[in-house]
Amino acid sequence: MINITLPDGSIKQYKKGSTPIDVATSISHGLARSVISAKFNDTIIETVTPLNTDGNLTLYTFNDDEGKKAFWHSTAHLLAQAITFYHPNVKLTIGPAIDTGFYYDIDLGEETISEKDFKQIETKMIEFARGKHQFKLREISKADALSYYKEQNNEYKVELIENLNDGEITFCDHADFTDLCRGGHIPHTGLIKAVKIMSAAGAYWRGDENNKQLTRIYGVSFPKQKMLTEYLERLEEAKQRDHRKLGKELELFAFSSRVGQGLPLWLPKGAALRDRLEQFLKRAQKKAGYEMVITPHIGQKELYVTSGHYEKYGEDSFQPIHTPKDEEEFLLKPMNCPHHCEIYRVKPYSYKELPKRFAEFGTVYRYEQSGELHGLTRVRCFTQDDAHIFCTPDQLNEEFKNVIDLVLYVFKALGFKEFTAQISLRDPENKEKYIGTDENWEKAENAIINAAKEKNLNTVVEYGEAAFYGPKLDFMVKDVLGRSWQLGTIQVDYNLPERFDLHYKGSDNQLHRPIMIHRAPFGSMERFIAILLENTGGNFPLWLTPEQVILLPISDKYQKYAEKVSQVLENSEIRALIDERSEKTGRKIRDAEMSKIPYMIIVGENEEKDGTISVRKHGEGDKGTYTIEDFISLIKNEIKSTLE
RNA sequence: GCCGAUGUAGCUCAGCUGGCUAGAGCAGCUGAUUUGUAAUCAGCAGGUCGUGGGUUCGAGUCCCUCCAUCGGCUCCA
Repeated sequence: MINITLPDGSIKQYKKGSTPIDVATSISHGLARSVISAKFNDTIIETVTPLNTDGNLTLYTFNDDEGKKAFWHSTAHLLAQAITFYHPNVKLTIGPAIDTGFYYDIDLGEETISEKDFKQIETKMIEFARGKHQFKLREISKADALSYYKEQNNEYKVELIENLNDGEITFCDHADFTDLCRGGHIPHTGLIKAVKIMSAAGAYWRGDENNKQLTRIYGVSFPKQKMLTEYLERLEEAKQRDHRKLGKELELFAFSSRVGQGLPLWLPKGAALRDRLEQFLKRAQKKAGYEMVITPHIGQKELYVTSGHYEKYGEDSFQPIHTPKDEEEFLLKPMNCPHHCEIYRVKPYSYKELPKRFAEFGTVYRYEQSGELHGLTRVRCFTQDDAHIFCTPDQLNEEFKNVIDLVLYVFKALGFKEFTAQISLRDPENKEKYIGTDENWEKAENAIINAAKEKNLNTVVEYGEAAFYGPKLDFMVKDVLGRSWQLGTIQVDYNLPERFDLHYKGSDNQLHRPIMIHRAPFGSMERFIAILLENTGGNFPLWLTPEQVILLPISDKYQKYAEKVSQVLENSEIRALIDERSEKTGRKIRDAEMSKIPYMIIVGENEEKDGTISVRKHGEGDKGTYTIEDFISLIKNEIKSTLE
């Protein structure tokens, strides 16, 4: 007998060789039917893997992330089976589960698969699924595994197997289909009731653009047809909150192919909103001891050779601007750091004057690859809410933590509750991609790790995500389709101060090297506003929104009174407009609701007589009658509470 | 940059396998209506069907080029 500990802490005895399904059956038949994956002592196992020792067992259903993973990974096998049915000569590579389903990367050779083929593949997958084929994992020797795939001329699987250890290699069989696989499957194909192939895309083998590009087929699957329908409906709803759609509808920004790809045009409402965000941050930065600076949009090529940016990105940037003078070359600035370093160099500093905090809303230009451009989140011209803090080693920790506080303050004021604090370190395998000494990198990385820990930030570590001059603490927020974007960022840099030969006079009367913190709480105005749009669905906080109040006179008899009320609101710095059309009130309300204006004020005979207003709140409905004074304090209080 | 897809009026879309002067709703304009918490009625106007080529008696529809956009990959100072 073996002792199995379940997640609730209870310990039960089972016969040696019992499977997770047996355990589930002993608890309830309902559970046995819905269990699709299991974890034994921190290892994901099959639901039919015999348990031979004491240990902790967790059972998963489709409601658990681990269950979904097994379900979707198993569906990837089914996809591979269906594709090889129609295209027997393709080469399979890998087929993992992802957050939103699964994919399979396939070398199709001369053949192609496009959207027209999806329906046929889905139908075949469901047909195979109905066969209720068990997923059976079997061990295979490295030699046998290699010869199996060499016979198929599948160099991809051969490469994968060559990197595995003999004795740890398994194949998974279901029906007459076999695939190299380490496990993590649902009991049988029959559980898969609904399948949708979402898209086909190119993907480089092993994520390296020097390798061959494979065809990646994305899909999603569910244990019930209804769940698929609901999933697709949710996806459609999410697209309604796409910042590109909302930005157009709310008249915030636009693009023009005549101006150029990735070069956003800010419309009046968008420009005003962006300005309010800048003022908000300027106030917070002033309190935190920052000083505003302004630098040119171009700089001599030499500046970027000094910083190292030219060597790293020169080829892929907007190419130098030439002047009538021979050999004179200027670059559109792709970042503000070199300019700010030069500001630091203007005069000598004593340790007593540090830290210096130079802030600038600096517009930069980067020639992003055309395929990378994406609404306002990835553009070729954007404005960073940039600042560079020059400090002594003693001040670094305190300064870094203060910046974390500033970022958290900004996120809180704008309602970003869901974010990931990502510690972006250099890739230890590819140190040549970074400048500077190991010693400085270690210091910089530890500074970030320690400060994040002291602030009790919940962090994840990503290797290879550092900037070429230093590690970063990145604040990641998801868009409407679940894609993660870097907004706020804080970076520790020992390298640029060296390259620009920056120093300060210490208490020992010697020259010392300052440390530089690069930071941008928004990241860029463009991307921040884009993600804010998607997170709020266009319902901005009251202090930020383009129009705060719209006045709806019942008929044009009450136009004068509406104008009077509007004037009073304007005097209190409340942004109001009047719907002067000769439409019915119902129509005006409908249009105001759709334009997402937070407050509607209806005025007619009753209001004019009593000197009051009728208030309606967006999304909530009639709020009753107010005096103008009470309404103003309502607005003021709401704004105050979100900004505290 | 690469793979796949899309591009018809300001917006959302229709236009079958190529065939008479390219349609609708919303928005716009004009007029009527003077309106009480999510769409008042009528009329008018609006498109070189993304661009440039080609095939054809004939192209919004088929082929190619380029441009832009969308979903991925790679990249992201």
